[in-house]
Amino acid sequence: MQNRVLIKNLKEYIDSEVLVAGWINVRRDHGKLIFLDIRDGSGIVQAVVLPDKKDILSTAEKLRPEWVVEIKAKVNRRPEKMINAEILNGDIELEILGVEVVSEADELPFEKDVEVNIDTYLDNMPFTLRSEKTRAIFKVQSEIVGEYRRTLADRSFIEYQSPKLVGDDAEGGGNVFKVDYFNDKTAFLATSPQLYKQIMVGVYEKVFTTSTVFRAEKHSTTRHINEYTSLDAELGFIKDHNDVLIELIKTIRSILSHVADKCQDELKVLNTTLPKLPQDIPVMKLREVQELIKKETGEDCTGEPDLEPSHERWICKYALEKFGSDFVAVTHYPVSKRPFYTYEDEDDLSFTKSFDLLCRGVEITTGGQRINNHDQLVDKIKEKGLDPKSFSFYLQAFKYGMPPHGGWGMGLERLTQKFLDLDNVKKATLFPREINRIDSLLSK
RNA sequence: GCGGGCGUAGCUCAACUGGUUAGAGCACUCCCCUGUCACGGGAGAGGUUGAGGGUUCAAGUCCCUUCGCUCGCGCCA
Repeated sequence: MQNRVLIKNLKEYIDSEVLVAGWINVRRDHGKLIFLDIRDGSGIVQAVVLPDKKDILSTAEKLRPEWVVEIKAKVNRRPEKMINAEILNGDIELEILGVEVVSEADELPFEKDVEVNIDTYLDNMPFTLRSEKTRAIFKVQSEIVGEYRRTLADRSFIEYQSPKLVGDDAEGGGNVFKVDYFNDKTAFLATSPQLYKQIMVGVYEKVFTTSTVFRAEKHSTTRHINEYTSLDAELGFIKDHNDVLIELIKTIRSILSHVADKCQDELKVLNTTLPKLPQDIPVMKLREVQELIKKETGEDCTGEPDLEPSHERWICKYALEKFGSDFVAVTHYPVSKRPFYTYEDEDDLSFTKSFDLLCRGVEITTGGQRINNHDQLVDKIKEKGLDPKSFSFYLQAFKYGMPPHGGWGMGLERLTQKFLDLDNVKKATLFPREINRIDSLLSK
């Protein structure tokens, strides 16, 4: 479009004529005076059709929300009395000199910015994604991913692309989607970039990937989806899992300050504040957390191999009150609860050098040190009841020399959900795949 | 998979212990409106109360079946 001016730049064109294109956000029809809020990818501005423009008025009164229009207009500073300090571009206004309808829109299923139930929201996503709040959420998500890349690249991590089609149900979880492959073979959708990430440590030492992963679990909660984005990283030459945790916190701190800086408008729209990340976050062993829960609440979960969701919520609340931290790391989960590649702590046998990072009541990251010795790894595979032969491709990396290493996997959607304090991870997922939904409803 | 909750207009909800013709706000249609910014005012249209069966003089309301959604749990990020 020739000489189109983006709405966010309109203030540079005061007193001159411009061409603006976008969607009708709202029409306020006063009879001989019509106001139109025009939205484009960059922002919103009020436009007005004055009473003397009879031809334009007859077009403008037909306009409805979400119609796409192209407008010729003069950019005016608003008179003092009509300045609206509450909104973007509240001090300027477009005086419309011509309107062309580019695309009409059907009657809306409901108003764009009203709160609706989550199933209505999800079933109408091409429309609901246009709402102010949803646009804010995914703008923030875009900044999270961007900063994740930037900060790791700045620290000499190399980004790689992990395959999504894999040849074996690698970790033996049974929660994988099967796919027909060539020559009557079965392939699987990757549940994690883990094994490839470790292979890549042998190549570049420090690597990361933002990888789509798939989990065929029939869960139905506010924190699970069947396809999500895993922000993974893996680094070599570490001392233990604490080095991984330090690198992770550094990464999260960098993302938080970036979002705080770049997304002030979005945070305001969402009426939320980012989680608190103090200089030192509480780090506790699983057994210590369980003892604490017993001491403070009387509930005895000290023998359990894992924390239940209610315990995770409890320890997060405790960490916030006691340490002013929305983050808490829980380390040393038992060997039985962790995958075969997890490093066992020599000083605390049957517990692992691994951690979960919890944020605002939910686990957002799992990480730790990995086994780097080939023979030890083969033994662990066997101990888990898996067949080392089906890992022969992966094991090559260890045959040819691997440094001590570790890393993490962090759910992008959960991270977004917790940063913005959203009640459901599906609201932080553009097109959530879950038991009942894969764009069109699976059910009739 | 198990357990709880819900299903009433396009959307969000109301309808006391079963009781006239199932209501409201928004959206929609028409009319009025020169300063609104979720504009305002007036009128109108819109329903097999998810579906099927049962109890009752009478069912949106109670019971059964079924479908759908949602929340919690298991599993996990």
